[in-house]
Amino acid sequence: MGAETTDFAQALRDAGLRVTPQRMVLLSILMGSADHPNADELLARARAVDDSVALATVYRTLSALEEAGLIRKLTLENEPARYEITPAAEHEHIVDIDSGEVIEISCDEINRLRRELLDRLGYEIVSQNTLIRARRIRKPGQG
Amino acid sequence: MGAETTDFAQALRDAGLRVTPQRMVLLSILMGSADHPNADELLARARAVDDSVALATVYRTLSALEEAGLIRKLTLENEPARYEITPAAEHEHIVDIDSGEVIEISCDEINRLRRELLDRLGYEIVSQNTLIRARRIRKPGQG
DNA sequence: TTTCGTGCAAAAATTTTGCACAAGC
DNA sequence: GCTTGTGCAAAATTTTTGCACGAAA
Repeated sequence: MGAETTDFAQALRDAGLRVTPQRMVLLSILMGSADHPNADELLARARAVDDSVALATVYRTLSALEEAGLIRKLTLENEPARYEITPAAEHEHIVDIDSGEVIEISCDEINRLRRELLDRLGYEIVSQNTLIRARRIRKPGQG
Repeated sequence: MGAETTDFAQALRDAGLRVTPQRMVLLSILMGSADHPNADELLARARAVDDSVALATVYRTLSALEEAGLIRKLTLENEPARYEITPAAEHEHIVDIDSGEVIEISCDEINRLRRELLDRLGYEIVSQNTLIRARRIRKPGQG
């Protein structure tokens, strides 16, 4: 069995980035987070591990990781940007407008349709971000 | 023939908003714009008509129009928010990553799939914003 | 005439940057 | 040793807000 899932140093090297404690910490936090933390939250979580991390470093690291394709920036509405590990498959983000909770859904059919549509227009998709503002009307799978 | 398309005063009244020259100007600019202007651009275009309009008024008017459902805020990446008249049908925004140009496409099939998917999860869609970052690979409809 | 909108300037919030020092390779 | 990253503080950018005055209903 490989050690890929936790070899942050190797992931950084593979991305052509220098390995620093700050980058290791931030990358590990992002990989271990089920939610989509923003810069402030990442700073707090990083400082729980290494007290000296600065907010400027968080922003610079996020830019570097994003440019390397390791993470994705989520620009939601009326709130600071959030970040997630680059997903294996494109997916949609649903924001529950009452609770603020963000959940993800993946739909191959939508992804395929979108790719075909763009292709017909002469475009190749680089990345995609769908933000759905929705309201819970009942428990799933019922009614 | 009706005057609906240019009766900005009535549109404001219908939305429960007071009719002011500033709101009339901003609403008319948004209705007449093929692009998706941001607050700064709206200020410039509004001032070409009425020199006294302030940026604070632009922001406050945009909030009011958005809350009334007349316009939609587009939160793209790494740039100030843009605004558009609330579209009749949900659509996707494609940002050409080389030119920065924003174009729109509408796909009933995707809208339907998305609605069904959310419904199955117990959600009702309030609004939706898809941002596709894409690169032109050829002229449309060829290849 | 009462309520709400506007302009101005100041403030808030998020993100970026200059600089000196430290650390990676 | 050369190059790049980091912390700090200051700055830049976008958006919001307090206040006094003016306009809408």
